[in-house]
Order: sequence, then structure tokens, then C-alpha cells
Amino acid sequence: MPELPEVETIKNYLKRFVVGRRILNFENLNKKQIKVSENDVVGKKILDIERMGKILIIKLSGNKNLTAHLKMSGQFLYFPRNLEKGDLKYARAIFKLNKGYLVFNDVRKFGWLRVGNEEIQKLGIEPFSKKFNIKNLEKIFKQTKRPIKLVLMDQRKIAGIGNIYANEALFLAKINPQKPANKLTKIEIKRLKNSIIKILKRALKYEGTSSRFYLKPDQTKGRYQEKFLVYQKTSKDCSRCGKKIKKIILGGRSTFYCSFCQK
DNA sequence: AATCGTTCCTGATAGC
DNA sequence: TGCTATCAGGAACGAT
Repeated sequence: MPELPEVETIKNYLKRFVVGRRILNFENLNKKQIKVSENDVVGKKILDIERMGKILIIKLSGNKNLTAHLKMSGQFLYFPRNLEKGDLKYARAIFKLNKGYLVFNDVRKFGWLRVGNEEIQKLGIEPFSKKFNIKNLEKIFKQTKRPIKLVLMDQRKIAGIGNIYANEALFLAKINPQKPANKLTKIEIKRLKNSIIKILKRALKYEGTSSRFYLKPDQTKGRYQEKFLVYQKTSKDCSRCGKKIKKIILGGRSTFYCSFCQK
């Protein structure tokens, strides 16, 4: 489940591994999710890698950009050597570069890769930007009575936060995930803003969460799963008060929180 | 306009 | 053992 810290980590690795390389060959192994053809990329040079929310942007020479969303189980892996059979079990797209291979893997086939920027325009505020301030958050939260956790995960409002870090940030901010967004006080909004930044930075430091599918481009795991405060910690002791962490379903998503600490 | 339910997909796991 | 049913989950889409 790549969220902002995972996609940012992938971006950082790919900057080192593939920027400056030329695409010698391209193979589309699932046209339903990969909307890129050989013509779009072969012969192009990879100029830069960027990220917006959970979307990865691959900037190519000739003023053409690719965008990618990894959804549940997508991976971008880089192999400096020749590919082996095991590398390609879930491969959906393969870029042969002038040195090594970039492979888009995706077990569940929810992810996508396409030409263009359309999806980026729909995104809300970037957490690591000036716009991520109390005033704008107040505006966003005031307009809905939906549970705060669902608002945090709404990419058109705030870009990059998914289930893991919404749970973690709300715990740190001591806010109940079910609390209607428009009921948050200014103090709570301030705490939440700081908690989101703190959690995302921490997750970035540990290079993301590898609880299921996520791997970094060098095929090693992130380590934030060792640092979870509440996520997937049902019935474990709350690190703050010692009471049991609860699991509920909110908007169809698993939600973990301490009912004593988070009011 | 806001919000809710459904859909996509496959591996892992639970239950018999 | 081996089968089937259920579940997880981001976000687009259609329905209300």
C-alpha cells in the first residue's frame, strides 16, 4: 500500500538508479493497466523522477511524462543485471535501459502507468508544502461532517495519506478517527497537522512500510512496520496508556485506535 | 453537492 | 488433504 513515504522513497531510489538512462526497449505485459506503448518511450532519456501525492512522475526527453500509481501492490524494481524468471512473476511492464532494467510489478493489477498528467490536477494539498497550513485545513474540515479519518484519506483534499498513516497520525494527535471533521477544534487541527508531518517524516526516515507488498527499487524492505503505533496492533497495549488497541471498520477500511487516548 | 456502495484483482487464510 | 468462501484495500464510478 504505497502512500506518500513509500512513493517518495521509490522516487529517491529511482533518481539514483535510472535518471540519465536511455530506454532501449519497452514491453507492455498488461494493456489494461499499462497505457503506454513502445512508441511513447523507446529512445527517450529519463530526465527526472518526481512525486505528487501517491503518484510517481517519470519525466522523459521530448517533453513527455509518464505517471504511475501503485495502488495496492505495485512495485518499481530496478535490476542492474540481466533479468531472471523469478523477477518477472508479476511483471506488467519492462523498461530495458542502456544499463539494467526497470520493472513495474503488480500482483493485484490495480496500479496503472500512463502518459500524461491528468490525474495530478485532481490532487489536493501536499503535506510537505506551504499550503498545508492551519487555515487551509480548517477550510477543508469545516465543509464536511464525515469522519476525520476519511477526510485525511481523500486525495482530492489532501494528497498522499492512506490508511496506515491516517491511523498513525490520528493516534499521535489524540483524535478519534470517527470524529466528524467539522467538529475538530483549532487546537486539534494544529495537533493533527503537526502529527501528520511528524509521522510522514518518520516513515520516510525508515523508508516506508513493508507490511505486505511494498519493496524499494533495490528489492529490500522498508522498516516503518517495526514502528507502528496502532496500525495492525489490534488487542496490543497502547504505548501511551496501556489499554488495548481497538479495530473498527470505517468507510470500509480497517481502523486502529486507542479509545481511551483518542477522544 | 455530498456521500455511499460497488467494482476491479489475486494471494493468503479460515473453515469444513 | 484439498476444496471453497472470505477478506484486504485505493480510488473511479454510478446511484441516491
